[in-house]
Amino acid sequence: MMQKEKKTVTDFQEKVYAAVKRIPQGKVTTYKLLAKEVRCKSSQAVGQALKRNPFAPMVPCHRVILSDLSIGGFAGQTHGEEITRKQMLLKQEGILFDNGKLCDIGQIHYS
DNA sequence: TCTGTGACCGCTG
DNA sequence: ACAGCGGCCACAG
Repeated sequence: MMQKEKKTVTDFQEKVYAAVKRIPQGKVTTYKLLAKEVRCKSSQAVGQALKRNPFAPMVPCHRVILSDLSIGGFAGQTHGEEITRKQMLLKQEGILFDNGKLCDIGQIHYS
């Protein structure tokens, strides 16, 4: 029998985190693509999962960007120094941004 | 149970 | 190129 445990994280979130962890280093993905991985029609729900990301250092949420190839958000902010931090993290992964847009389109991890 | 909100997406003007 | 609007799903209070 399945005892109901009080899970702070829902199955949906686990699915999202699993997909993010699947992203190879030096590559990026978009919320929409990620949503596709979890069979979700809304990428916004995916964004919420990352925002609430309880596995901050465990999940490379900085590898997730907008479908518009823009940097997106980070640390719960859509703009600010934290965003610059995200850009720097990506730079260390070998991913460069140009004027807030992804420079190397070929670095996107397609499903 | 209902409502508001969000690290979004796409179209239209 | 930019701004506005609606739609979409999941979560918190």
